[in-house]
Amino acid sequence: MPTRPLNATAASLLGFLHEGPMTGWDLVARAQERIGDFWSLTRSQVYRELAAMESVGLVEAGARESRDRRPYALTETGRAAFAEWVDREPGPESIRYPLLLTLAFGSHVPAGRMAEFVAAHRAVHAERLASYERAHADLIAGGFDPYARATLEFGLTYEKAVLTWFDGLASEVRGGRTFVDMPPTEPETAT
Amino acid sequence: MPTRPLNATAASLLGFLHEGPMTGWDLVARAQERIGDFWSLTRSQVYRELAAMESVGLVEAGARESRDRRPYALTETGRAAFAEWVDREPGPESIRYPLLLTLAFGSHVPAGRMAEFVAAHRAVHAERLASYERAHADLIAGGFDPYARATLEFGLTYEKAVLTWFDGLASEVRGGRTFVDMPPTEPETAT
DNA sequence: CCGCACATGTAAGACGTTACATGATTGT
DNA sequence: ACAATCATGTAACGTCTTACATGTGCGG
Repeated sequence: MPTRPLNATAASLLGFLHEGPMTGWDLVARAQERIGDFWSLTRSQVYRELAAMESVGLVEAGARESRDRRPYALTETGRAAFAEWVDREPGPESIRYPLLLTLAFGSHVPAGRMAEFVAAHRAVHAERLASYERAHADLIAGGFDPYARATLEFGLTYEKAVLTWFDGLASEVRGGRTFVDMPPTEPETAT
Repeated sequence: MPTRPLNATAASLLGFLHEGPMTGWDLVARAQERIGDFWSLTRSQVYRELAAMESVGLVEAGARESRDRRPYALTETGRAAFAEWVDREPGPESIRYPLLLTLAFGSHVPAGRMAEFVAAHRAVHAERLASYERAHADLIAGGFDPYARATLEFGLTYEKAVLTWFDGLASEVRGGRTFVDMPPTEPETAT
């Protein structure tokens, strides 16, 4: 039975396991920190994928340790499956942005409300940009992995672009006056 | 029974139905063209949501027409449900970009392969930008809806940013030489 | 009369989220 | 002693995708 191709979430777990055996908990943490910005996953999913992958021999569960920790290790089969996955054309990206949906139906949104939404979302992006900028500084300081850098720079570029977009929004959309007090067009304060 | 809050996909259907009764088929087409770039949905989903919404009275199915066309119309309840939905804080956006995942595990990707992936994805984005630019020209020409314009401009900004990112990728990542022949940094040809 | 675009739907499964249940260890 | 954090897992459900099945009407 030629087990159907890995899904990206499972594959990423195998990817992390190349760095050594890890528990589900550890994997969640690592995934959150390393790919969380463009690939989300939950605890539930992780435990499920690990169990599934164990049953087909892609990973091997070790003995339970102290707090019931159960480390999983990559098997040779798992390594091969990962290699195959990583060699495949990555699928198209998908963005799902509820704010844009609301905006698309903007003519049905009560006056002022859209301005609130926009302001709130802008703030989130501003903060995210700032945090990326901090991370970037750290990364550069640490003399680093070009791959981590590339993904981080994607985030940086993306957040900057989104902020630019927010600041260019027509006043009909943004609302003449926002509720949250916030200077109108200051680019970003980071580091 | 206080029917649990609408999901965004169903809500968008109600949104379109404000423009008049439509069949599932029509809704798919309209959604694809108007929100498809940031909110995907499939035929299956649409027919299912319509059936579900009919059963709780948010829409009303009309008599079958020629090719079995079955138009759905918004009810007052549906209108109210939509109004409530659109007045709620839109959730956070999510990006899922498999290329970034592959990139994050770039050290496991065979040499040259990454360059291929990157080139292919860059081409997709370049084309998308071009198509947005065409749409933008049309929109401006037609003297238009600020909401449609705002969402389109999001796409424009996003695609430009992504291309910028592609062109700034370190050579370790992009590969010195790509397979597909393509001038290295030309910004975009549109219209 | 044939092929294509139109049109609706079902079924099954993959994927993702949320809520719940349970307990061990560490630090205070 | 107690709270916080670590750690695993199940159950239930919601959402999305893919494949299949079926038939209509139009244009050449």
